[in-house]
Amino acid sequence: MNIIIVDDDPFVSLSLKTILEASGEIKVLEIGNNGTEAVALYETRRPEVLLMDIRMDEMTGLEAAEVILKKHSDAKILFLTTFLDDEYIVKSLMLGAKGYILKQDFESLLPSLKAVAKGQNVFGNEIITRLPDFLAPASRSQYDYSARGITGKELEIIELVAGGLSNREIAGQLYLSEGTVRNYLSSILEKLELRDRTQLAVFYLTT
Amino acid sequence: MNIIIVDDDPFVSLSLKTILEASGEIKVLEIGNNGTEAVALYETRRPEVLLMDIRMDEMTGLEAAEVILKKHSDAKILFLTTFLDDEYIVKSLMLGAKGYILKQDFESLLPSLKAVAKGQNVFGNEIITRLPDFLAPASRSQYDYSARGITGKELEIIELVAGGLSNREIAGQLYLSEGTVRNYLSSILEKLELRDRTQLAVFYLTT
DNA sequence: TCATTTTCATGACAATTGTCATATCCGTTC
DNA sequence: GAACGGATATGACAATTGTCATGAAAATGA
Repeated sequence: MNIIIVDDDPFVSLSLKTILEASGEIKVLEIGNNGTEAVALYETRRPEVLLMDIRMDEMTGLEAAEVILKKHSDAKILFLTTFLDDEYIVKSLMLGAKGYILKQDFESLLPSLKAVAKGQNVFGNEIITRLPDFLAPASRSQYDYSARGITGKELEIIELVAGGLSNREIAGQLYLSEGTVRNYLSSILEKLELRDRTQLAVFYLTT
Repeated sequence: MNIIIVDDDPFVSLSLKTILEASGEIKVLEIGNNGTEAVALYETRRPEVLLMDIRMDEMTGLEAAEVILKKHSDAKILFLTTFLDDEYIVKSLMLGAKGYILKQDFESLLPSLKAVAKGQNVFGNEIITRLPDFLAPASRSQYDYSARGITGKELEIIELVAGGLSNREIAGQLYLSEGTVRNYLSSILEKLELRDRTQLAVFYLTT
């Protein structure tokens, strides 16, 4: 896996490079010293993951992330922090970063990088414990599907349809035949008085 | 690394066991079928990570996690979900679970497990991408369709698709032929890298 | 004005979708 | 054990959907 490390302390970036490359699974394409370099390096090398200090002189990691993500919304950026700073962390998440890890947490470095490369988000506990506060007001009022005679299996199918899966994919997911999925869907549409899967997805997502 | 898998579908748990053990890095100590078993198995075997379905008959994964975490606050529990359910996810985080991954996401399974074992929290983008809404409800940034080369007329069509209309209906609405609508749609799907109108509706409603 | 682009349209085609009738397997109930 | 209902499957069918190649006509711009 190819990555780029950006930190204003060369000692830190070199240590990280050494540790990570020792695993044999990581190739550090470049090392940068500040946000400006991060932007330039990302542009030219396109690493799978950008491992970057959140606080730097010149241009901070946050600013660099903003610039990069504006152009490449799929960029995978993992921040390095020396100590936790709510302000920074929250901002980084809002920007679309994939998470952060403590510099001194060598143990999690490699697994976290890999998880991020696979599309996951990785965080320490500090943020997680506060997440519920943020998320709480969001809990959508749940529509009562059972009131309309929708069974458990049917609800599963509804959710998968609302995830954009095809009948074949749903069948694979639930270990049913494609025909059976079609039958379920047919019954669902009738119960909810809808016409097709798209209306069903819209219904699920907006009620 | 020693783990326990709990899922009410034996086929799923066996598949996971096979996949994970094939890596040579994971040892599946036990397999459970419901929340009750999860509690008992965790107690006796003390796995490094408990990989558990979030929805099960008998006792749900959520309830089991609650029981386990009440006694062992350091337990590392990673939930398996078939599809995203805000309600469950939020609850799981509040309880102190280490995150969740989609069952079908085989790729991230191993890296995620390892990251969790090292003390990190792991989850998908679904939750993260919604954070800005909660943290800065004022500045709901609209997705920039024009950045993807979506034209005005195309956007109109997207909105109608997300309203659940058929191509014929959209054509009537915009005074175009049905074929033209199909062509527009085709181009939209390509630009947004989506497969069909349902995915488009979902995309429009959730981004 | 000529060239080019944009907009809209057609028809052909394959794939997917939704409906329906029918059948099997299983567990429950009487 | 027979009857019944639920879960799952199949095949046939029509409609809808998405893709593609191609072209007409309107708008734009040099």
